[in-house]
Amino acid sequence: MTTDRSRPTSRDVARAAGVSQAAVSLVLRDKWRGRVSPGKAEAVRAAARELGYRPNPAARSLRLGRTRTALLVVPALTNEFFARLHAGTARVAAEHGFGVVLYPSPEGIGPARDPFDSASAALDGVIASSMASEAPAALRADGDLPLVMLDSEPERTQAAATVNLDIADGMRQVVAHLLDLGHRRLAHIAAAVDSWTFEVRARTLAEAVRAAGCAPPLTRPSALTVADGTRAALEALAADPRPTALVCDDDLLAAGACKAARRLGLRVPEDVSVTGFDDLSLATALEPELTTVRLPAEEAGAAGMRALLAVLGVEGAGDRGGVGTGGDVSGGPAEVTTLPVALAVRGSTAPPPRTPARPGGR
Amino acid sequence: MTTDRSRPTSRDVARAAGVSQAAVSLVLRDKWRGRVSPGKAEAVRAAARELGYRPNPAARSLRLGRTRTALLVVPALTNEFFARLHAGTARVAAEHGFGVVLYPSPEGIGPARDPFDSASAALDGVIASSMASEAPAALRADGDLPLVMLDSEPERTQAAATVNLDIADGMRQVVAHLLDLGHRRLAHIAAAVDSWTFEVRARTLAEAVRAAGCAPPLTRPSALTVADGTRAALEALAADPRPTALVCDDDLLAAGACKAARRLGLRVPEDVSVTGFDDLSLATALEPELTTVRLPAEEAGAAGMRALLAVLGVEGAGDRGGVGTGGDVSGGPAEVTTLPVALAVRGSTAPPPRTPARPGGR
DNA sequence: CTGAAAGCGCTTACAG
DNA sequence: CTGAAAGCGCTTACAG
Repeated sequence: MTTDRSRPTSRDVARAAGVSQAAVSLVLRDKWRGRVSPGKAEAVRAAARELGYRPNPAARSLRLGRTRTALLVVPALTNEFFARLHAGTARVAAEHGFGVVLYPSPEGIGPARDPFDSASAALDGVIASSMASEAPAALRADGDLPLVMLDSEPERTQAAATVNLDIADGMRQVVAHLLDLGHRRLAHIAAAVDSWTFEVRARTLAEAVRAAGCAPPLTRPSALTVADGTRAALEALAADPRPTALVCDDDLLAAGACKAARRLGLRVPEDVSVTGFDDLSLATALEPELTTVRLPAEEAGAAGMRALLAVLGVEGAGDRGGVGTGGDVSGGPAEVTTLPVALAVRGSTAPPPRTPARPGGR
Repeated sequence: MTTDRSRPTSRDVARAAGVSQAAVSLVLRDKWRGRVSPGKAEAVRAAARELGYRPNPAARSLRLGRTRTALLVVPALTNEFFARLHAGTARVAAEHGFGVVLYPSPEGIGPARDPFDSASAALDGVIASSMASEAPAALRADGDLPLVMLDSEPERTQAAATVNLDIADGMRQVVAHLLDLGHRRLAHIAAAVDSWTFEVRARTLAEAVRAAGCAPPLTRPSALTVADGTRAALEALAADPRPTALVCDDDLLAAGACKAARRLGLRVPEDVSVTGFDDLSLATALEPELTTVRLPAEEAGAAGMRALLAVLGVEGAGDRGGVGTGGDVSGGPAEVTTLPVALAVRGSTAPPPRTPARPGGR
């Protein structure tokens, strides 16, 4: 009855069910009501099941002009934050039959050089996270694909939607926590990365400290590695008077700050407090465990994919409270979703020492 | 001249260059020598460049029956080891115009339930890493796609190729290092994960210890988290006589072991040595830094993708020393590549204490 | 309610 | 060396 070759096609299913190829498509896409008799519909489903039929995605893409594939652009996947982001994105995508292709952008983003490097051209949309300030412009080179930005400047909006984490609130919680403990001399171990998310951290820290009437924080930029965080923290701790708390842009930097403190014979948190950002698994692997801001990375990825699906008009996506607004994005400013964050208070923060020891110099 | 609609097609390029559509394809696929005159070839290239032509991948896939997409199946991408593996895979894939789709398999692997959940059906091959012993069988459900296994039992071979890390050698190096330092009572904090890679670690540790004439290692299984590693290590350190070294299957577990030791008032490495496996960034974020086995995850991913490309007969792939063996895999046992690993000796190991303190009990 | 046809954009035999 | 045609498998108007 069936030729035993490779994958069955809709033609094979049609033959097995005794219907036309068109009927197979209508039934399996659930568009058959009033167009195919219930009996034939059931026959199609049975035949499809028995043959193990799965539609050829290439053929469908060609016909529909859509690929059910989204591109996720992140700075680096080896960072656990982005791995979590991806997990959320991929989960929601899978729920809607979408695939996610990753583009870890080491530095610049541009169109493919060779015209045949086009595996990535088969896209319905792009989700980009934590990009450098001017990166979105480059992303537009990829045609007129719908773009959703994550953790990025909301104004700079070629994006159809933006999903942000409440970074500013997180930083304010860090500062409030440290001020509550009695700290007055904060230093900032700042990620030396040109992106909106780190700009916000720096600006918010400075504002919050100023609002409290304290001296501006000593700032030391650092690459996003433990080793460079250690170096930057060593410099910060060499200042006179020495800061009593190191506010770090990231848990990796906080780990480096802890190493720096111990290298100078200072105890964390008794002699110096350290805070992180992200709440990676690293935060609770360290000792003492890090006081840090938990960022809901997976939720952000999921929300970003939902926003993209809504822009694409994919059914069942973007339902917020039952108000069917799928695809309603033409005109008007792009919508911005901001996810709340929470401070996780752990062992790396404590009141400042009563009589701070003076550093060796001068 | 050109209609200003969406993307240009090969037809548009043909019109602009004054040639047939077929000539465009031949030129851009570099199969034109002796079939198209050099002048026309150049005209095609110029027109393609000017129009920004990029071939439609869906059309190409439909025609060729191949998609230039590989599936990477890993247990969890939030583990840095697999993130690195992915980076290597994606890099090599991109060099050959391939895309990589990720399948983080929380548990089981099976065919899509719904026939229209078929985004993942557009695949040329599968790379699966560190699977449970019986998982490959399930993978075959996906049709007759070429399969490359990473970090997996080489015998169980439905796989066209296997790329392994020399896990056994790594474990032997750990044991030799600890024996050299004078340790005789080792405990094993073992990952409670049913996979070949952890079986090998357990077996090799037991063998190496026996070969040295020591008592069999006390073994405590643990989930692959810092918290559970702490619990397991607390149990191991409660034994009498107490082990002087904790051999951990993973850096996360080693971090947990360090926390357990300190919770008991024991210093690492003075009172107890701890070793890890993987050399994640966590290994040098901790203090003391972990002695651990560096696994070349990115290289493994890259080698796996190269092996898959060779099986697929993709030109330029799989060149090993210039012997063009691409695609030469029919018959014979699947080939196994084993990548060397290296012990990174750092601060978490030292000679055992002279007079080991007895634990409280009894 | 059902069937036959067109066409998405590409690549590859096949005639000239 | 060049051109016209077939066909990959699907979905969607369009006639009956």
